[in-house]
Amino acid sequence: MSELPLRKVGDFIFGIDRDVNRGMNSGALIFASEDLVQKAMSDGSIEQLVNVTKLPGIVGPAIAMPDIHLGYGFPIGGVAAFSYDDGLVSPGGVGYDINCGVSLLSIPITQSTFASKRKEVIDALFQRIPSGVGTKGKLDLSRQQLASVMTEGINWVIENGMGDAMDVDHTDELGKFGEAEVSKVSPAATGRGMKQLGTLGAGNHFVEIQRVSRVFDSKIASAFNLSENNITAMVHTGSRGLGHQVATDYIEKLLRSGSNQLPDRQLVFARNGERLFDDYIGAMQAAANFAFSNREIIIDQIRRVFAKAFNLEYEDMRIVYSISHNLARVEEHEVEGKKTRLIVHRKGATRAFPPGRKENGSLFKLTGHPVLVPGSMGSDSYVLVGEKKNMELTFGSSCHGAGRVISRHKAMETLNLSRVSEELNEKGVYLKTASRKVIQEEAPGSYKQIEQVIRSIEGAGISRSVVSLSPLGVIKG
DNA sequence: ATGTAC
Repeated sequence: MSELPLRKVGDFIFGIDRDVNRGMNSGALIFASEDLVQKAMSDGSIEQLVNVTKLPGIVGPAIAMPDIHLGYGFPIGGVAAFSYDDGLVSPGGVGYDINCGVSLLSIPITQSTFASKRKEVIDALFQRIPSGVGTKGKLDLSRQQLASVMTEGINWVIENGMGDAMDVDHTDELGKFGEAEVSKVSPAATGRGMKQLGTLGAGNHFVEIQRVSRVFDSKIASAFNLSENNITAMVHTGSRGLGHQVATDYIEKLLRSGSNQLPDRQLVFARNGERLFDDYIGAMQAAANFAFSNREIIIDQIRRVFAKAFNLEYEDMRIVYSISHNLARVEEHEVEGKKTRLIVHRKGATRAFPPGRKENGSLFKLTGHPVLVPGSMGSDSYVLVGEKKNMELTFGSSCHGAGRVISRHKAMETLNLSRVSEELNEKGVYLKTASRKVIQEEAPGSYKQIEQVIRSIEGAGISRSVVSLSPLGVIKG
């Protein structure tokens, strides 16, 4: 491919114009600093973004967030909207970890109280929350129970004593997609899910205990139940083997059906009107409900550990929000002055609806809902809130994390295990991992600097910071 | 990300 004609179109905004000679059906927009856009140009992810513009039925530009990097077909850190009526859904635009996302719990103790029991609490979390590749959970559900989880989402978890009724309003989509179709999930996927509910997984998935280190907007911070030096717990995980199997199953089915003309076979899709379109959406929503429930159960374990260690009431530990960053969703957006139904694919990108959107939980209709952005291991995380402007610019989306800069393989080759461990120790972060290699693979040096990502997002006017969170301890697969 | 390979 000849060099892509990137041009600056605004502060922290770059564009690639539609070029029919390249087969593009729309342009592309990249929200990033000069430095981050150069990183994206060199790793091949912008080329992936341009491939997405070649798909039929795309509406508006293909969008890249500053944390963009290479993914399966679609880049991670990308947003692409398609017409609902004559558009498509693509499993690669959702990702293998369906409804991967982040939950944040506010715990009403201060840093100094936590410090006295830090090691004991982190060790207890590591002991109670199964972590690592292929790990089984303690629940071991029947097929019938798993079907309820996939249909009812966190409502099932709460009814079974592992959550608080108030959590529903603080979970994206109220913790349940209504068109989940259990019958569209294969027996192989179901079998993996039965053993894995309530498990963390591996790679970049984690539970982190943090303190609120800086408050940028005290009014919204207090509405979100966050104040300086108060303790938070952040969970990053998704739909585990179940979602992975759903993605594998449908990508395979779509490739076998083989009717699409594709710029890259990893972009394989189903058009609205085809059987696999409805089947995939039903299965994706079932996996999404599993992922919401998985995070809710891990939050329950965290609440139990803290209730015991600090003599707290379960209900005093409030979920700030539980957000999704790997989904395709049917939403209404204004397109050229007309309300239009779209399927918005966000892969490694979060929804960040500003105040006023009906989808937001009741509190968040006033404030906009929280955008949870974890930094790399050992660096700060951020809570942001969507700005009105992002409805026009990004279909109401924001970034999802720091974004990798070097591959897992390269991290193992170039980073030194003991040096990374020492650096985390010096920063005052207590780390427990199920495997050793994850320390290098997920080292801060494998990722972009979160501050650069946040500066880009704020500079482009998509979202603004509410608080930063600094890590005190972390458990990982 | 993932019972890290069909």
